[in-house]
Amino acid sequence: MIRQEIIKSIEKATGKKNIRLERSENPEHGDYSTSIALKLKKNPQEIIKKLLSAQAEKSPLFERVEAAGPGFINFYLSEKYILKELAKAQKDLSLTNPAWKGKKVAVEFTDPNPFKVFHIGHLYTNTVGETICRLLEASGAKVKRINYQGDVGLHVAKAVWALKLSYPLERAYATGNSAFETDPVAKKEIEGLNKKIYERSDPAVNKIYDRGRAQSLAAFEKIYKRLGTKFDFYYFESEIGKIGKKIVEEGRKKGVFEKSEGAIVFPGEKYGLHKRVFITSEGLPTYETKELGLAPIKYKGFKYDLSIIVTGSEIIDYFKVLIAALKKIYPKLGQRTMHLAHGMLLLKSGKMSSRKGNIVRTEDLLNQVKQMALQRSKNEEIAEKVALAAVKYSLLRVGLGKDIIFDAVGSLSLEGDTGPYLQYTHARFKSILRQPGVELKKLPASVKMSQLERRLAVALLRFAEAIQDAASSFSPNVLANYLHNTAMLANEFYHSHPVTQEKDNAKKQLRVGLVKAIAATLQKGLSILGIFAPEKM
RNA sequence: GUCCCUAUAGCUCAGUGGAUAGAGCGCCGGCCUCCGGAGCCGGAAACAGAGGUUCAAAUCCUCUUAGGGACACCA
Repeated sequence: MIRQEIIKSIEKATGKKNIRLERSENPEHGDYSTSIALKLKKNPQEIIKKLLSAQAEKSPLFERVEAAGPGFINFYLSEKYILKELAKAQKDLSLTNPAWKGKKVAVEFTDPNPFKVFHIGHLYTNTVGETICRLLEASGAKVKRINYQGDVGLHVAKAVWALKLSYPLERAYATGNSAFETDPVAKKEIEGLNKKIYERSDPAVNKIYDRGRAQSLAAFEKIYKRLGTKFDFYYFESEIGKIGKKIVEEGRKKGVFEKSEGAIVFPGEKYGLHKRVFITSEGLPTYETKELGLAPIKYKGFKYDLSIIVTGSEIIDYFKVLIAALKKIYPKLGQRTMHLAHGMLLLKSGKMSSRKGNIVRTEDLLNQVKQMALQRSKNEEIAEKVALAAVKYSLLRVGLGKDIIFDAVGSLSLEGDTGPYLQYTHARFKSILRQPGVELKKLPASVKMSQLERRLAVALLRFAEAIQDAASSFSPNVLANYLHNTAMLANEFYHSHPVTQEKDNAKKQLRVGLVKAIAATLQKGLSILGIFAPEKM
């Protein structure tokens, strides 16, 4: 990585560690810059002198290093070095990062509830989770994907209640839910069903339940396939609940949990959090207990160094309590567990809720965007890939902390800062490579580059840094933004630097090399975002 | 009421304490005898407010305002 090399050379020259190196926004400020001289209150010239004298004579890293502004040091990479690195990148785009190499990471995400709709909130969690997995895998980690599904609980009882009255599965939960809220008789029945389902005590109920569950899981599986996620482990609350309950009961003996008003609670207020119920006065485990029980089971299946759980931000506080409790019971697992929250997907009409009936189903959204794509491409398969790209990218380009507002489902664009723009850019550069006479024989060791060619080359070489930054901060948007910026530069290059017509052989070879690197970078970068880059579209 | 998150252009978003705050959509004006116009070039347009820390603040701290979320038997 270029950044690493520069940092090393500054560390040598200053004797300081943890140097901060910035990439320059303005080309006049070089390719990279540092304010280390300001921080150390040293004369930048001294540092520069040491830096340059340590530099290798043959193929030097820097063309020049200058002091500028109030005390910045700006680094201008040498063309020779850029060309050398560009040649390396042609062969190998490997991005392994020592921080992640060989690390085992369990990522739990998606977590839809059987019997309920797979809505765009699940889609968001799935998209983020899958990208986190791919980012870490690209960095050298061993990743296992985990899906934890709530196949017991009140929501299930509501659905089964409606299924008993022969409502179709798609409408069962909503029907049961409104009956629960408006009809006291139904409410009683549903509560009774809930217990029966936990205990599996009624064969007739079991039959309805089992069929509905299987049907629901099969429908989810179809969606995962469409989205491109394959889970390694599936866990179900019906299995984990009991284990969690046992853990809580044992924890109670150790004083981790307390009895309060008939329920068993974790006294979060002792840790600056709030009190939460882990086992209800009915003796049923809550979500907290189910998640608590899952930790050791996950570990049994995969000895992780880090366990990430991806969910929406509305349950941040639950996880604070949960992780605090986990640390009390299994300190090692608690230390290794991390909750990664993303913002909520809001419609212009407000928060999605099955009660209000303004849930957007994932399939409906994808199909609608696909229809838009079909107006341009006619090819089914491509339209599907374009639709997925548009939807996924729109979710990934935004920082994780913020809510995303979908003002109207059909408002997703296929132009501008979008997934299809990146796909298009990739396809168009691929098409250059199909032109007669376009072939990379050897990248010249030295050639005069235009300013744009230089900027583009440096941007392409920064790919590994973008992956590293995105992975270390668990921020897919860092990679998405990098790809967009690079694609913009690439398109600018496309319009001003023809390849086939270039007469000068060295220049032509440089351009072919750039074209290949653009296509490879976009293809690889998009694949980490879970987006397929077609050759033609 | 308590805790957490958010506030950047008309709209949707970028912006690891650093130099002239970047994009997309929308709006206005250009570009197809030339490798793919899902594209390119140009234009107008923004850091919620007030203090503070710092050589340097959209970024850190405090307060105010506005929006969202969570606050024990749902997840």
